[in-house]
Amino acid sequence: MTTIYDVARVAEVSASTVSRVLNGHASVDPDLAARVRQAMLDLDYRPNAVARSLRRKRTSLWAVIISDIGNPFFTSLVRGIEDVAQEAGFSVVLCNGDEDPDKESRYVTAALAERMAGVIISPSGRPALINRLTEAGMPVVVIDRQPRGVAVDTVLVDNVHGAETATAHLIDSGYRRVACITGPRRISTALQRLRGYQRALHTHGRIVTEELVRFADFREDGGYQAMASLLSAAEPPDAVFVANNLMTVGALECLLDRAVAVPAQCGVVGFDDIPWAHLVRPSLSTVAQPTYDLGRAAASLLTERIAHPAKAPSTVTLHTTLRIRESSTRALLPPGGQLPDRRGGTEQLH
Amino acid sequence: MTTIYDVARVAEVSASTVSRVLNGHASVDPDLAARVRQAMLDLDYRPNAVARSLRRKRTSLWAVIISDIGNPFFTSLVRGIEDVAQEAGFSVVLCNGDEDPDKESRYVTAALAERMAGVIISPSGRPALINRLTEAGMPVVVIDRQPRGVAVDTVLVDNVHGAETATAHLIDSGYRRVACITGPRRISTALQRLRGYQRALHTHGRIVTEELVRFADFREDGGYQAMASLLSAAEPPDAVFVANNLMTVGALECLLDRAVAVPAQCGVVGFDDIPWAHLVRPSLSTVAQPTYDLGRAAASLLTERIAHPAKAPSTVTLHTTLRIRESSTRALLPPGGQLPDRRGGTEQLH
DNA sequence: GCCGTGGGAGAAATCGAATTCCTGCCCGTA
DNA sequence: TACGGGCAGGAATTCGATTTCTCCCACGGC
Repeated sequence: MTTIYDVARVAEVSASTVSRVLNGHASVDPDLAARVRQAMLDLDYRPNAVARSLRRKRTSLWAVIISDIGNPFFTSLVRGIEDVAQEAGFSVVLCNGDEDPDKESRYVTAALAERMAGVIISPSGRPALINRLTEAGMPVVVIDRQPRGVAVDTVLVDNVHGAETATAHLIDSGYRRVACITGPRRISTALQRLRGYQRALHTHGRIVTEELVRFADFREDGGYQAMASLLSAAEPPDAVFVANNLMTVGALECLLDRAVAVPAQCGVVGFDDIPWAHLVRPSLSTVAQPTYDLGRAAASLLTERIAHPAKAPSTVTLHTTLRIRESSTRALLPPGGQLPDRRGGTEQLH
Repeated sequence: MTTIYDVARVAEVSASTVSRVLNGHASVDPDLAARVRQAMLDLDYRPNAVARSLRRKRTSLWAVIISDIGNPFFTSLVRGIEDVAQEAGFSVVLCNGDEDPDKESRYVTAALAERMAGVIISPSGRPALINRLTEAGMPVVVIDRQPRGVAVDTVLVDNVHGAETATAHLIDSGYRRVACITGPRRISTALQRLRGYQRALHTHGRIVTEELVRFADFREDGGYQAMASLLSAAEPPDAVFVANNLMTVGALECLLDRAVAVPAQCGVVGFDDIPWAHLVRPSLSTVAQPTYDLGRAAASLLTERIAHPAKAPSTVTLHTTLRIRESSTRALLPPGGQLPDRRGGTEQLH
């Protein structure tokens, strides 16, 4: 591997000068600079990022620790992050936390050990992890989930409002007993979406009862089980709001298996869009999140934090969009109602 | 940040001794070792991986450069890689090449500059990238796609055979004009799957004609366009074999939009499974790849390559499985046929 | 003409851990 | 007791780039 000294020798200058040319610092005689650049080309010189990082005490890598790469929610999120990162001169590496606190912890350890420039994380575990990062002085942005008792930059969506809108839409479509399948109690998103559901019921004068609520695990299987449990209750629901995409898939499967017609016998709205929502029969109504912009927002916060480590942490909240498709509209529409579009879905506020 | 010298001072030993304890080299007096370990705990010492990498001339990170994180194909692939990597003491970072040669090239540059321990890549671009890696002495494993003219460890599936089986299944189901939508000519996978399709037609005494073949871009949109083009031909097909999952989704959409009944009017089999294949109406027949095992195989090759850099490169080929669901079975079954299962699908060899 | 100033370039220190080399000690044997 | 072998542990060097410090030379003002 050629080093900066090899370049210096060939260009007949000192290593310091090569470094200055490399980084555009101070002024270097144009003549020398040209010689240095030529030598770099001749030798196919690639600066050793490890040595540079050691000296500068920071790398140009961001770690993005996401809770499940299988969840399409993260796809365009990552793209948003990458686009901003590239403009700011950083590279993004993804770490797959996999909803496993141990795995997540290992990646946090790696990010610290490798002295990465910053971390964007959607934490599945305890807030202790976030503390480990912030206490070590690592710039951190939390995404998707609200950490409890930690002052840190955060990017969220209006979970309460999105869930409320979705539930209200089900009620407006004429469903009587609207149930809710939400995620684990320890995850803020699960609780906020539940609260939105409850608020909509309350506003519309419906009874809010725990009989219609199930806490599952944000995975497909959990959604299936929860739906099965709801269906076998004494008084089963005729609609369900499901608090994330994978569980919605599970719930739909369960409904299919039990031959419960959607949307005739049971209306369904899910939180989080899925790429094939419009291919599924019936096409799926969802609360879509602005995933790409979430990524961009998180990345912007991180660049800010890196530039100004002492700045007070801030929280950015983005808006969701209700996409009405077939799964939430009864065959018999209420007066004045109109058939929803199969593909895009009417956008009903945010 | 506490350094090895801080630990040495607190434990009242030299930095070398701390280093030896840290890495389990040579023999250290158990008494001293205990003191060192205690000091590490007291100071919450975390070795600086950057400094270590500089000295050792290698990191403990693997870069996994995949062509599209949005493609569910890669999800369990990554999990397979991670599981093996962890056993071998490496951490995995994902880079999203995004089917964009420039982006891919930037990540290759980053992997080289950061002196990562190895790279697993599914290349979307030219083989020159792979050469840049191997020439720099970087251990590399290519996955999913066969690079031309480069001797490198590779993990593939039996694309020809999988495509042949899928096409044969369509013919056996009674379809007369079976078309094929495949990917870009520059990608080996696209050509091999096309060849399998052609071979099946040939074996069954069907005419092999270019009128029934479309080259698209492996994306949803391309699949949609290709299907539209096939349907508007003078003699449209009554079945189609689609060479990857995203294009299959596009083709299905097109069929839905044109109100072509699947499987009655047009049978469909796609290469690559999709997680919601059984939720889509009609449920989708696919050629499933052993993605998790592909990941494990690639990771094993990489550990081997790192341990023995001079070893001759090898290619591992894994087998695909045809999962028959509804989209490839006519309502009127051939004599002796049986209704396919909605969920799993009959496994018909590999 | 002399001294101060500033710009440009080289020498050397630095980052933190690993590793090489060397010293000193202990023990066994002649 | 003297010598040699073996081992434990410390000092110094190394990895490659950055950065500070220092030096030298040219130019301008008095």
